[in-house]
Amino acid sequence: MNSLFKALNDETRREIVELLKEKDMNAGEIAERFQISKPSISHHLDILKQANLVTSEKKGQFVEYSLSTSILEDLLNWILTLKK
Amino acid sequence: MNSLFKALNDETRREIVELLKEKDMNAGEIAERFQISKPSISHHLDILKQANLVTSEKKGQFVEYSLSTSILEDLLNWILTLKK
DNA sequence: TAGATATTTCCCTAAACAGCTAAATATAAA
DNA sequence: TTTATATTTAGCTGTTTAGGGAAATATCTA
Repeated sequence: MNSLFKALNDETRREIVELLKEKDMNAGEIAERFQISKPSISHHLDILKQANLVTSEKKGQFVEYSLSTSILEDLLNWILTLKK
Repeated sequence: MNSLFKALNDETRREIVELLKEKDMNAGEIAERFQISKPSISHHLDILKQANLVTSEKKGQFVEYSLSTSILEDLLNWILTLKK
């Protein structure tokens, strides 16, 4: 859960996740949406991957990123137990 | 949402929340459960308060903390929209 | 093969953060 | 009113983190 909370504890990463909810995007397309350098976006994507919130697939010279929501099941359950 | 994710992005604070799920506790009782100094626990409690995850009430010389789960509704909804 | 494009890795900086001790504040009890 | 107890505030320190630019890597195209 640590890496998941860490990944979500950043506005830019949460916005990336929301973008990927709409459609898969490659790293460059994602970076275009922010006024942040590509290396920084690449680092954010890596943190999201470590949390299993996104997956990536190389497509030629591009790297396509997809949202993966299965890990959110754990988070959902954790929250629900708090609400009893 | 920022302060909420920030509050949850720490193992100690998540454990405090889980403790308070069982019963209300004062600051000293909470601190006893951890091998961390009281001032540090006090700071964690403050961050949880800022996120509206806990409330506090002065009872004589003690300060009793309670879990407040209403803010989790927002988090739950955010997660659910990601899962579509 | 050489040049262009896409992405990541490396290394740096400034800010945020978790932890500590000591001191301040507030209430209770002697 | 003095002393003890509970909690917070203030100030310090080492670590983590988000951001940037430059360079490395990988693929594509001429």
